[in-house]
Amino acid sequence: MTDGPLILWFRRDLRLSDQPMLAAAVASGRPVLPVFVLDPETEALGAAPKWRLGLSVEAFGKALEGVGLRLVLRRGPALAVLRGLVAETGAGGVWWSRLYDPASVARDTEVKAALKGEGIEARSFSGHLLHEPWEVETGQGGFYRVFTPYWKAMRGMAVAAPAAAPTRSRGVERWPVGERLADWRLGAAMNRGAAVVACYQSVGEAAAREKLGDFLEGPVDRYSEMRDFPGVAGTSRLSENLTYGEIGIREVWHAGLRARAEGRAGAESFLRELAWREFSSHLMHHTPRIVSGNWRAEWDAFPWRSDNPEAERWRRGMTGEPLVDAAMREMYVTGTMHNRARMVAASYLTKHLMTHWKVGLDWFADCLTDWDPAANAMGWQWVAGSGPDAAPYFRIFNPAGQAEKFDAEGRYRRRFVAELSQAPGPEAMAFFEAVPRSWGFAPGQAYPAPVVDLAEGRARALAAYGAGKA
DNA sequence: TGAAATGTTGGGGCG
DNA sequence: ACGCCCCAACATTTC
Repeated sequence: MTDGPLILWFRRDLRLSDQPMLAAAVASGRPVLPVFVLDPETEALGAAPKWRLGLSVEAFGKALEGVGLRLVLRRGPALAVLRGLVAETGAGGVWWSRLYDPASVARDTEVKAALKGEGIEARSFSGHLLHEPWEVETGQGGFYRVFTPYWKAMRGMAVAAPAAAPTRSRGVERWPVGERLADWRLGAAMNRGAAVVACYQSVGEAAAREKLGDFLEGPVDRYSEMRDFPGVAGTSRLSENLTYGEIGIREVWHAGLRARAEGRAGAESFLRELAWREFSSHLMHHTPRIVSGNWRAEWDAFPWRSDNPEAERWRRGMTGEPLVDAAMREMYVTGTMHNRARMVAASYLTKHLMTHWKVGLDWFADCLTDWDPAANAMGWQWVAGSGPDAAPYFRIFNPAGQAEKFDAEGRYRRRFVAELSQAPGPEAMAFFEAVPRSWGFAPGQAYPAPVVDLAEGRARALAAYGAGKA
């Protein structure tokens, strides 16, 4: 049962170092067959993340070749594909690193049961998180619903040292035929602006590690303060790479620990942000409903608006509210959005526009190259007020006030909204290249009047909240 | 990881 | 010298 080649089923762990599954496989001495499967769950990704995943798969394939392996690509339902490969190669086992979103869990549970039933070793590993979601427990043995106590509990927990990358690995004798990545057309839905967005991606393990190094070299010192200013390059920008597992979270954590030990001022805040990522998966594991509906059921009665023309203006970066539009355009052009801008844009949609957070979440799922189901479900429900540990509904961000506080000079707004600048820079202009022709946008057009008066929008949201409580 | 409304305090101008 | 008003600055409460 434990002999024969090992199929290593890669999903969101596209790296060589800090890779428990790969380390264990190499240590076993068995020949390995790395596989990436384009299954229906992966096909369901939004436009930008699916396209970005393709870049990651490509980079990882090259990295594997560097250690004497190949990444075999196959398309189809995961179980069928894996069964097929087992039959073709006589593999004795299929290994993978765990994912925690409900769709992946359902798929992986089925795969594991089926393979085991057929006498094939099916084994899952950690790797995507610092701690398995069930390993962080309250004193009562339950799970955490509030971040601060969670952080207190996990902050001091030991994290295994990252495994080194294999230098040379033993592949299977005969490589099964794979499909060609280009034929999958993972960027098909990104024909809108992939060329533009591509400029802002840093793909693969080496790029991610370099970014981590650059961050810890300087910006980490002022991270606590600067991370709040969207016009300043004060963050690590690692979310994109962590999403696809291009760098291991344990490696990042240990690097943060070292920086803290060296007395670097922002290191503690940085570790705390890594804990937020971790916390979102903790919540998703214990309450999977967080990804699909209001975590607090009482919010089902709230008069959210479904999709509507103002929400469409929001998606298109044409609300007439400069900070919100800058945020939405940043996402469209670069595939990412500054954290504070995410909060402001989300608050604006769910409160001033009274639109259901799922409308916003769906658009983020289509546009973010760092799309993560757990982080986004938690984040959106936090802003909306429907989540665990959520901001109270009446905590409404004023986009103008936030702009005043966090983008006083207007650098961020002008960087992404061409209409606000005498001489718009390349990022502002790129928006007009990236958007679909059908939107009919052109540089030089007039900046729109606000779709909603801020005071009215706020008052309306509060009134709805008050009515719900009564 | 709010913002606005309301309350309080204290200094300065002024009669 | 004193009371009064104004208002900024800050604190507290409310949504």
